[in-house]
Amino acid sequence: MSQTVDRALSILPLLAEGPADLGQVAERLDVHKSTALRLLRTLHEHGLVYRQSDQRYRLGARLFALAQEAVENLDVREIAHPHLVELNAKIGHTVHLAVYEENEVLYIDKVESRYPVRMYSRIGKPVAITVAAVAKLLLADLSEPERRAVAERLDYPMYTPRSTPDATAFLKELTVVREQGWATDLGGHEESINCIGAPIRGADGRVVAAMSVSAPSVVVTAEELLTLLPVVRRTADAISREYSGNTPT
Amino acid sequence: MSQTVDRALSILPLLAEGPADLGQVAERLDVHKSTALRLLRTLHEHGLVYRQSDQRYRLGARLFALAQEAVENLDVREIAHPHLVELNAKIGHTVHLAVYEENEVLYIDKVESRYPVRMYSRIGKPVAITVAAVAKLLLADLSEPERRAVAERLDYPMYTPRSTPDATAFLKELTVVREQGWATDLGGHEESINCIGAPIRGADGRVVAAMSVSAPSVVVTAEELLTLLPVVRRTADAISREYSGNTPT
DNA sequence: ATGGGCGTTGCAGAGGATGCAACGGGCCAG
DNA sequence: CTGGCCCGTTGCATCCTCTGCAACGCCCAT
Repeated sequence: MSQTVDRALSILPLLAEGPADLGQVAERLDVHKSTALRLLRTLHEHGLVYRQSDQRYRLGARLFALAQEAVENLDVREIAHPHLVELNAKIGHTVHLAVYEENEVLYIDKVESRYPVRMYSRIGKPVAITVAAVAKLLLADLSEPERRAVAERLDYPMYTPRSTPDATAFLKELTVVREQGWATDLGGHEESINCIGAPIRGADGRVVAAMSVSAPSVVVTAEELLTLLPVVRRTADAISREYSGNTPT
Repeated sequence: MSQTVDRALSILPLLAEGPADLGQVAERLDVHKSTALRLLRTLHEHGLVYRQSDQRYRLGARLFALAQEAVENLDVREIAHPHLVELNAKIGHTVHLAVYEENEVLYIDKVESRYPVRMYSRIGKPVAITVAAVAKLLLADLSEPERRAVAERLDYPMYTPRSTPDATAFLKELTVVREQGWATDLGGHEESINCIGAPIRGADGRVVAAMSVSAPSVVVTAEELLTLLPVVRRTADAISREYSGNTPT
């Protein structure tokens, strides 16, 4: 809608690919160098881009702070976190929390027991939307036409032979998930990883987030993982209750 | 430099404080509602702001993805990480990695052994720049006039009685750190937490990052922590060597 | 019903963004 | 050492695009 801002913001994903110099930015934006320079300067003033010692630009530090504060405004996460930690302590597997936003499903929290992984390897990263249990849960709650629209728009990469192959299969899966109130991902993303997930609902019954438990099949079989379903659902329900209760702040 | 972009970007920190509606944004920017609307729309198209169900705007999900990719471009972090993990395995305490950028010092990695903390509670967050060991290390490497300029500009919150009280004390501390090549924070941020840190240098000898080890004083006394200094410095030096060696890629 | 609040749209005018051309500094090769 | 090249930077005139206004429509509360 606003050309200048649009151009400026287009620089960010561009720099996300890696550092670039003025000429490269100008070329990619298809504008004159002097224009690119002014845009970059403005971004720089706001800390969104940083000029490294070789004069090339890369994404800046303020982005962290903003992403940070963005996540802190998500009150679901705040309420859910202690529950996730508790569940993790109980069953030992990795626990994820995810939300749906603007055609993307993304993890907003993760609790991992075994070893301290670099958490940012997942947090904030869009999930494999066609196969992840949390994605199925979040999309299943959309209205039928919305589900259809999203399903048609997606790609269906075959991460493994058990990945969701196409829109038809995906929509069918969403219907199942919608009715049973929980979801699985049995080796659909990575051959040896299974997940089970449950939805977190707001006071109006709509799904506001989804949580999942993941475990490698070498540790627990899919059947064993499914025995955890009750406790996972109980946790999700507890979060739902607390979230609904707190809503009228 | 570019008014339109400048205004648009000013919306982000504003929304970081919490969700806001169109009128509030327009007022804070001191522009007409229609102008604010167009700016918000553009930000929205780029996923930087999200319009929640009550029509108010808040920071959007794409910010995660960007911050995510930003951190992945920091090659110091990549090189340092395995070393930090190794050190953590050896001594068991929390290990931090931080860089200086645009008048801010911020953590870009953290390895915590005991329990899986919410990593993003620290990663990306600006550190207590007047007291943290890593901050001292990074600032100590600036030129004298730069140090002075930064020191004057800072606030000196007294987190504890042992916090750095003012610019004079801070500059003196920086001189010490600069000469000895390592730094401490003994209860300067939180009464019961001590840290020791060492600098990571690039091929040109300049400090590109700093690492630190933190431990609660109830577990190890400050004196005991200081006995770890050699191994911390060795780790930092190992990272420096690898970083310098890899630089001519 | 009716008024107020809020978001939205179309438009004309003006202010700002754009691209051009020229400058300057660093770097490499001759 | 010197020339030339590349890249970032600056000032400026032109034109585009952003801006603020006013009017509309919608929803909610009175």
